[in-house]
Amino acid sequence: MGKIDENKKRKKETLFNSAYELFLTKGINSTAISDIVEKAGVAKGTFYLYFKDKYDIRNKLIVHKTQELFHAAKLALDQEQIAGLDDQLIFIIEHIINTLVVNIPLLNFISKNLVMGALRSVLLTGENTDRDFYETFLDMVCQDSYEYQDVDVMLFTIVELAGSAGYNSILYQEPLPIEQYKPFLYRTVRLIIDSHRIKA
Amino acid sequence: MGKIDENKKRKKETLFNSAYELFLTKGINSTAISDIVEKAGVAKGTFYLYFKDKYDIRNKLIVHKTQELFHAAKLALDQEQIAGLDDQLIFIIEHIINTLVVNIPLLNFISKNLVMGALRSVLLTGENTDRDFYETFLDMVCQDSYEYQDVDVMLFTIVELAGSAGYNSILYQEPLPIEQYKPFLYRTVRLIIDSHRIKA
Amino acid sequence: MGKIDENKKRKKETLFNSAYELFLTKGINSTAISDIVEKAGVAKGTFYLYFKDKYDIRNKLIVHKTQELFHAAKLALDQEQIAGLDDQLIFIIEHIINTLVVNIPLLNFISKNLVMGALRSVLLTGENTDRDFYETFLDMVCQDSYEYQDVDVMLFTIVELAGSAGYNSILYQEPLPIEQYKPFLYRTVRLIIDSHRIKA
Amino acid sequence: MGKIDENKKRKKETLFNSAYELFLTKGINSTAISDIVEKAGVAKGTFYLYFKDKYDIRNKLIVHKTQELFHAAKLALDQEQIAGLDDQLIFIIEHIINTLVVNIPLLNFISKNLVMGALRSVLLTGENTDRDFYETFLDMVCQDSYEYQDVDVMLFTIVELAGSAGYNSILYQEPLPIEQYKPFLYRTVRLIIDSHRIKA
DNA sequence: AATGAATGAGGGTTCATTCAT
DNA sequence: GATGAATGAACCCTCATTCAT
Repeated sequence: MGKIDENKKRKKETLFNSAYELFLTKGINSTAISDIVEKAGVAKGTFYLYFKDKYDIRNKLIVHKTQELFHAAKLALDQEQIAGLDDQLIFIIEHIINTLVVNIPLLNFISKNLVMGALRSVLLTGENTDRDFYETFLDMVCQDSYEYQDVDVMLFTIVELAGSAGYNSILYQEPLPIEQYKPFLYRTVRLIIDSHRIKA
Repeated sequence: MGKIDENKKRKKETLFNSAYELFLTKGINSTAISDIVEKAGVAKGTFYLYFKDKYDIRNKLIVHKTQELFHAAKLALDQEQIAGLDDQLIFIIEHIINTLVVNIPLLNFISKNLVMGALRSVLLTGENTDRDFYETFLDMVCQDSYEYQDVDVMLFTIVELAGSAGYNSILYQEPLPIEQYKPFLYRTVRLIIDSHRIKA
Repeated sequence: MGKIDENKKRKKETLFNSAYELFLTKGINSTAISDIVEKAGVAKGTFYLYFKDKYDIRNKLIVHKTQELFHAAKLALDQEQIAGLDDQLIFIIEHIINTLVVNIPLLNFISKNLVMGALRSVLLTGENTDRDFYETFLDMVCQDSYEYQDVDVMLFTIVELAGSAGYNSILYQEPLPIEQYKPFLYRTVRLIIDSHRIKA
Repeated sequence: MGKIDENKKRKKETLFNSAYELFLTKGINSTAISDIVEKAGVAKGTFYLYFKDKYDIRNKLIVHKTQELFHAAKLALDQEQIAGLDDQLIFIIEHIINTLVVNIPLLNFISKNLVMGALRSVLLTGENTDRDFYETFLDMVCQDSYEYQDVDVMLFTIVELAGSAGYNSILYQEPLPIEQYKPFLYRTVRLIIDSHRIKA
């Protein structure tokens, strides 16, 4: 029945949202499953119909929220007329940073709990009907006027740098507040991109 | 009495070592204080004479182990005749990476539990009788033949990049196994350093 | 409709078989009704259409399996030409023991769960269309060349002794492995039978 | 400290007694550990300082209570002047039966939960400072005027028969109430003993 | 200083049973 | 008749922390 499936989906989403809010406010360790179900207004056992345990829902949340961040940034990018891979990537980074600056709890949640293994496994399980952000990136690279070598490595390096440095700069204002660090970050991003260009 | 103080210090170290081994093998969440004291051969109450709680000892361990890594790398560097800040920094990174490649549990422990806030607070509490690695770095920068601007930013960027990218490359062989990623990493490090040079 | 009734019967049997296998492999306490219905391929609610609860199906299983054991033994006996109540009873005991020796899980299931009350109530509820083993025994006694007194008591004593001693000897090889204990058991069975004979 | 050890022993005994009463009245499955500790007036965690789980305390209780039964019977026997192994054993059986007839819950508890494996392992772990009942039996056999062969087997057979037949006769009055079954039981016991005598 | 018995709140998980579809 | 999502009571067990000795 469509009605039942709809109900199930709604229930899963309610649990998702409840867990998200609690994780952000109280942190994962201090959030009990009983908190989640209480907030969601379902029985405890119901939780286990949809998720294996607390870490299952956490992993799925991280994937979801990370995708959301990229998705929103990409959408915004598409509405601008920006040419050049470097400017495009920096736009995306900028967009995500700006989002996280005003949502520190989300930044904390994603970064502190980002278990690459978990992320990877979920991303590769094909549960994602959306086009991967990975493919999105590849597209952007392809459509650039330059040719690039070792695209994987380039993207990885940029993501790691921006993620790690951004996290600390936003959160601890060290070595500089993020606004002041941005120029350095972006300069380095450009250097990395440039170093992967195949020059005629 | 010197003897009593010695005893106290030894007891603290035993707890330290026990906790370290357990954290590496079982992980922090699965390590109970009772495990630590049992392995250390002291009573439960004794733990609280030396540490506030599990996270207190964890933070101190991370600082200690991180310092050890840098210290060993610096020692090795001093025994080589390497000139040039870039080569020196890359030597240190190389040394630390090589250490962690054969000690994955340590890599995991440091990275997964690295709470910058905690690290920072401990580093600044002046409990460190050793010279800071930070000062060590500054020295290296000063003694280079080039002049640098925004040294803080430069070091921060390098540390974040090497740390984050190294962690994933070592652990997940993605986007490449660490040995194959090293050239890219070092190239980027050189670019970052170069971009901070004040050119006459 | 015969078809519907047939369907119902098949469903009940599927549940029966699933429960049986699970009880043998995992034990009763560790077998959940959800396990049973999953293995049987029916919905949870369906279980309750046929059985009151886990213990209902367990009791019925024990009766069923015990009857099977006796039935098979009796069938085998009928194909031999054995005269004399003692040899006949010992043949049956021997047959059952030999069956259980190679089916320890069944032995465990029957003995550990043999709740006389349950057995009795089910046996007497007239659900048994087969001729009772009790009557079968009585027949055997009647047809013997000797006369017996207190037949009920005699059978009871033999059954209890063989059941209890057999169970432990098979399972724990104590005080002797069953093969070595058999002579003693059978000697005692003969003594019991003899002591109930009415001697002219 | 003697005081602390005394306290510990008292606490363990309190738990023991509470569990015993609850097991008898409510049955094991329906007795929660929280019931036991509540009745004992200690905290939940305290239970786990003394017992591994519910089945640990159950096993120890069964051993304890079974020993008590035999011990009391042996004491009573020692105060009578009974000669002859057969009369002695029957006295003990009689004593135990009479105890259990007026303590059906105990009969149920011991018999329904008697896990031979557990019993054996506990009995053989040497935790028993008392002389084993096994040795007690051997003594009785030795001091009899007759010689016996296969003493182990003899005792085993008697114990199994008396235990199993007695249990059903007491509990279900089948095939006869225990008082009427006793003559048959004792006759069989005598037969078994006689069959193990070495006759000159 | 050192001990370790005792605590008891707290969290995770299971599962028999129901009932709307 | 059959389904299976939802329930929520029940229960086990852990473990950080305390405090009398």
